[in-house]
Amino acid sequence: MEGISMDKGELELEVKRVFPEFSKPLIDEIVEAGTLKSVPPGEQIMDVGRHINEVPLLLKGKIKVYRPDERGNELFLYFLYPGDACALSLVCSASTGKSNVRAETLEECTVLNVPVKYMDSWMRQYRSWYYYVLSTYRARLEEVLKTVDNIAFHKMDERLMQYLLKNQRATGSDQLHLTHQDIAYELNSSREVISRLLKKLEQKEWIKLGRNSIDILVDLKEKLDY
Amino acid sequence: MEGISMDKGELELEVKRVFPEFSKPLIDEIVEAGTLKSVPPGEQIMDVGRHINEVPLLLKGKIKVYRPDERGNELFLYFLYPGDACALSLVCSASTGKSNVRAETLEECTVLNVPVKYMDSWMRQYRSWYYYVLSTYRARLEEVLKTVDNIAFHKMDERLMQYLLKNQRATGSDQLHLTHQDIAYELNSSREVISRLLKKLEQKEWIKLGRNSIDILVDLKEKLDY
DNA sequence: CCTATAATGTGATTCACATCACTCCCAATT
DNA sequence: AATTGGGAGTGATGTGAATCACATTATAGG
Repeated sequence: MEGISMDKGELELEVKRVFPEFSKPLIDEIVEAGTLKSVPPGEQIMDVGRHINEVPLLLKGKIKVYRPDERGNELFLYFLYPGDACALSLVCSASTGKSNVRAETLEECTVLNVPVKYMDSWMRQYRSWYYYVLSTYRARLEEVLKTVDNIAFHKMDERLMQYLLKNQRATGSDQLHLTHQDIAYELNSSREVISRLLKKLEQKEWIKLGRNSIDILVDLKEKLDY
Repeated sequence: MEGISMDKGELELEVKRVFPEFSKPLIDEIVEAGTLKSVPPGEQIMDVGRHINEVPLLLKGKIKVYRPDERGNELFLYFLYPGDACALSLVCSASTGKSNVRAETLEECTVLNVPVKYMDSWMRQYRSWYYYVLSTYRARLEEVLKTVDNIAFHKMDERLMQYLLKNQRATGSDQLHLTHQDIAYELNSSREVISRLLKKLEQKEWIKLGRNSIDILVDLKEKLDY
């Protein structure tokens, strides 16, 4: 992680662009209190049990949030995009101060770190911050519940399609650069199973497989329809 | 659902007893704004997609919160006890206003319903309410994440033991009055599977099975140790 | 006391996945 | 051009769990 220099006015515009719902005085405070950081891809910016003393607002890049277990398995939960904050930090900071998930940058990310000490007063002072925090939190919980649904009620083929869909949206591209092994880790499955299921999807001509790449040919969302 | 009559002073004491972290002025407001209700067992007090216009504070009884899917399956998430509020209501009311879980009373419950319109100002005005809401929310999310862990990383026998443990704590008794079918529903499994697994636990002499009852003979928590 | 019904026990079968043990293929390096 | 290593394909086999089809209890109500 390293600092970036950016003109205050420039930063203000950037924050306003990415977080359009924030009020002017709130943005001023954020710009004043925050530290701008650039984080290279593959960096762990949050871990289970780690103390949270800064809340990261994501300006650029993509972050993967997942849940690890004791034996090194990991389970993908959701992505964070520009305009998202690590919602858990927001609430954790107010109670135990510990994280319960792990987060990792997937690209070069620009984050604006705000010390947690401001949280309390901002919540009281800025209505737009208050609503942002609550609705962010709600959205994350909704995603986690969807994950629960997926694991509990759906089979691996459906979960795989959901995963491809999320990645399609995450990258904004129909060509995904993932190995079968990558996917297997995230869905807590095994490479062979994922390979076979992908093959089935290819046979249906919904996707096209290549080395290190998966081309999505149709609207997978339609094929899932539930 | 029907109203109960209770003397204001009496109610105040009761709220103070169950929610000891609340400040005096907050309790006064709660008592003033809330409507006391008695809910018989088996009542649905919250459903997916239903609009939330009151936040229920649980004074007495036990509530089961679970996640249903499109095909009528349901998955147990957690219990609510006296001193809990439906945490989701708290946040949902501030954003979409819709619930994403279903909740059902398990016993005769006494709840104090507070209109959501007070939420915003209380959050700003009462520090004890603010912390209560956030820590409640965090605790719920933690439970949901544990559920995710359980489903994703653990086999049915372990999940069953976790479930028995939770029920043991929920009832405060070593004798659980549950049918195998009940358990199967909640774990999204089938009766036969649960029966067989319970039998295994009985063979290990960790539990004793009876008709409509399961006696827990040992500390299941120890047996799980993870 | 005698059913009717709910609760439980059990075997057989099927299915989804995990795991193992390979082979094949491609691309970058030497 | 030959080597090597990571990615991918594939069959055989094992296992947890769902499902089906019954057989057994046990208990509340007539």
